[in-house]
Amino acid sequence: MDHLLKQQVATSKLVEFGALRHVANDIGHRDNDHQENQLIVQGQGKILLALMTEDNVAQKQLADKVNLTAQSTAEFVRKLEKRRLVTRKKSTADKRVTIVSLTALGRQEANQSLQEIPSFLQVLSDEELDQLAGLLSKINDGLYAEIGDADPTWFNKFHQLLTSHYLRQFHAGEQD
Amino acid sequence: MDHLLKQQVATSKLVEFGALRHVANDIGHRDNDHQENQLIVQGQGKILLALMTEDNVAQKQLADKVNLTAQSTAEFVRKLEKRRLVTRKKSTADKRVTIVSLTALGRQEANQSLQEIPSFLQVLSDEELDQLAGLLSKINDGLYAEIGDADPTWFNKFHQLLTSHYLRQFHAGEQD
DNA sequence: ATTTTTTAGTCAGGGGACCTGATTAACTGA
DNA sequence: TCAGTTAATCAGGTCCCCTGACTAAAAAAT
Repeated sequence: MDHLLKQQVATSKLVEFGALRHVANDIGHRDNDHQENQLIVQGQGKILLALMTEDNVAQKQLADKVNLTAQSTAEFVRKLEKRRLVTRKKSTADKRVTIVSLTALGRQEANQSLQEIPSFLQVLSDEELDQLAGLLSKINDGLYAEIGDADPTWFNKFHQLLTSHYLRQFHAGEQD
Repeated sequence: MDHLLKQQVATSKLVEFGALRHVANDIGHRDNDHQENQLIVQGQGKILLALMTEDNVAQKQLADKVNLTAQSTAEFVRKLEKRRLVTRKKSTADKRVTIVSLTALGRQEANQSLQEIPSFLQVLSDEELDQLAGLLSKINDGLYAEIGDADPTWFNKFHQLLTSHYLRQFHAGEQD
């Protein structure tokens, strides 16, 4: 009973957080022209991240990885191509497949977007950041289990990308 | 320096969480037909929630509250009307304004969507839920400050709605 | 070796969340 | 009363995503 209440309170905070982050986000956008929504991993961004874990992939593989339809994937890849962040070329081995690759610019862009630390985390102390990371780890693990269906390898790679990305630059031995 | 690292780790967890929640969410959707995305407070849902804090409002007030343009608001209100969740009627006092009201169904729907506890919170213990709620409170407060620009009254009301909603059903005296 | 089936991708079209710009109808104030 | 604000609408556009229909190429089956 008390547990339920606590769950509900946490839920409400989460809902609130979602709403706040949303408006805070586009307040920022109104100033600076067209900056990436960091931390919103979807659409073109999702594709870009997926390519970071494995480059030169068939469009279809990409679609499977990120759990989008072939059509949506095609759309986003095309948009990324227009922005010169990826290239598309037909495979010679199998003339049906299109191979998608990151350009230098694309790689840079992706790295950069991972770099940004959302401003709202700046109110937290070291201990609080640890707490948050710990809680999110637990939640994420639960979600990984819940997913299963979707290609787990991509998410594992994604996970590694994310963590390794940050740890690479330091040589701290801490892990969870 | 160490602080930065902690921030980055937390960021990565957050990004990961976003991606996971996203796919976990639409895995659920593939089974059950068209269920609400709980906890995604935007578009029509945002309007619905806003009406919970104050009903029978002019469309313009609504737009101000939720920080959307009049046009977007009109669009969502229309969609909600088609779903029979709200009604629109011209004000007699001022013939320009359209008054939006929740229907019984709309109110029910909104309550229901607030009720749902995301499955991923079920992996957390009581203490962890408390921790999470605490952290989110702090983050949210920071975001409130960051926003400022947007109508703060709506967010206060929203905040109250959210918390009161959960606490109403019990008569526990706990607050944070 | 030819037919059938599967597979990778494309086009067309649509829905939801937003936005800017232009226009109309009604209210308000000088 | 005439000009200027205000509430709303229409038109059109972008981004994220999906379903359905279809082609071309490869793989499997006959």
